[in-house]
This record gives sequence, structure tokens and C-alpha cells, in this order.
Amino acid sequence: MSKNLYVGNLAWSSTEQEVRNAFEAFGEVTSVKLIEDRETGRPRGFGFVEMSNDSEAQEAINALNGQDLGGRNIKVNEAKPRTERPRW
DNA sequence: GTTGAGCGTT
Repeated sequence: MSKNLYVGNLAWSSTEQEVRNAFEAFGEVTSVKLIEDRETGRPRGFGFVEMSNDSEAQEAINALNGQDLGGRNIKVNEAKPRTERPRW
């Protein structure tokens, strides 16, 4: 059972290691991916965390949503399935 | 050397 998590409102100074470390406190993290602008290479301030355990992922959402990371209050939610998406 | 909406192009 794995669950994919969306994490937003990250500080631009945040790294995958910071995010991974925060989530690993609640369960096994399969992968972490921070998203950056494909055209400019700049960080976009959000990313995705995949956790191997479903219930642990839920706990991580509940615990880390609104928590401070890198000086900002991050947002954590279930990720939507990845799909092609127009830019806002 | 900037920015803050937001769901990842493997």
C-alpha cells in the first residue's frame, strides 16, 4: 500500500532531503520529488512525496500539514494522479 | 540577487 502526497507552500530554499526527513519521521518514504519549472529551472515551491505505507502517509498528512518547514507553513494533501496540465 | 499560484513530463 502506497500513497502519493502533495506538499506545497515550500520555501524555495527547501530541498528533497528536508522534505524526506520530515516525512520519514512518520513512515517509510519511497520517493521525494520537488518540482521546478521545466523551462526556467527555478523551484516552484511544491513537490511530491510517495510513502510506502498508506496509514502512515495519512498520519504524515495530518501531522505535517500546516507545519513549519524551512521557515514556511507547508501544505500537505493527497496528490492527484499525474496528468498533462496547462499552466496557470 | 526577483516570485507564492499552486498537483510532478518520469
